Amino acid sequence: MGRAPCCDKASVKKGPWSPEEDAKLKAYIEENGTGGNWIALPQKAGLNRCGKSCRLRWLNYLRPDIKHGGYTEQEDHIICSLYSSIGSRWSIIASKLPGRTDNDVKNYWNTKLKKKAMGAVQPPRGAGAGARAFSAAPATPPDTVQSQCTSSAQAPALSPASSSVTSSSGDACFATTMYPQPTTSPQQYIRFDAPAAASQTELPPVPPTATVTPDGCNWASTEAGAVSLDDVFLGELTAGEQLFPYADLFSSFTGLPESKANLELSACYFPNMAEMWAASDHAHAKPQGLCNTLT
DNA sequence: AATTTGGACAACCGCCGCATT
DNA sequence: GAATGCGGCGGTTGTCCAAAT
Repeated sequence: MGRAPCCDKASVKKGPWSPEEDAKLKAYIEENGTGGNWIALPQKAGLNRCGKSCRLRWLNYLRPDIKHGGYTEQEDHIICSLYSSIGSRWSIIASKLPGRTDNDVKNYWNTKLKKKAMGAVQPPRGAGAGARAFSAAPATPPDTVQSQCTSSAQAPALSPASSSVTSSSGDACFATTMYPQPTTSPQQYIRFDAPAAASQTELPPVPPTATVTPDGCNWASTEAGAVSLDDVFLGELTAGEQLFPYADLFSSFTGLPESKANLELSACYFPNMAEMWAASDHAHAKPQGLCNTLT
């Protein structure tokens, strides 16, 4: 059947944008907006470009308040943490980093952070908030990690896979390196580590009082004192805020209302969503936020 | 000085989900 | 319910440039 292409690829210009094209596009959008129709926009703006190309150029480069480069340790930490939890959902990850685009975050991960994460198996550098997380005493030596990953289904170790699920299986291995997990159920939990816990080389086991929601998320009771607020690095993520800023994101994963996520997320071991989904009980109940390409 | 190599970033491609017809 | 159109997303490729040889 197929679909008609969005534009005549033979006649539209491709490749790098010239300053003149940038100026045209920027001027047009600033004056008229996108009009909700990117396909028609190039013609209106006097550009010989594909609508998709215009959209990408605007979103990734010309849009106001875009930040390029200069990632902070905190941003590194957020990216790594979210990647370990939700995989390569760059748009979601970027949405949590003001001024960053999905393409930028993706490039940054592929060119820098991934290697940094790999290097985290052997601590790459000295003190610092991010360094603490990366060097937080991984319980698993590199060769062991490799064997874990290769033994997990067919997912290659740390390499991007073709789907969120298989990718997340690899991510789980990544996460076991980046964020050592409670020993009682090594396949199910992604632990958000704490900078304050840098001196805590041993992780607390999942406390006996932990509860499991119908969603499969395990909640450790702070009232029981089993896991303190210091056991997670949310303090760093929130940069001093009282509430966890990603409650909306994680409430969508867990099914919990945002208010509950805000209150309780600080003591939550995030479940590996892909593992959960892969389990037969969840095979037909896709968690929100996971794509349904199951390969 | 010339060539090779690798990193960083921009841009493209193809697929998917959703809304509309 | 099927077909179509569009926006959005993630993976991949292309290009430029600096460092290394």
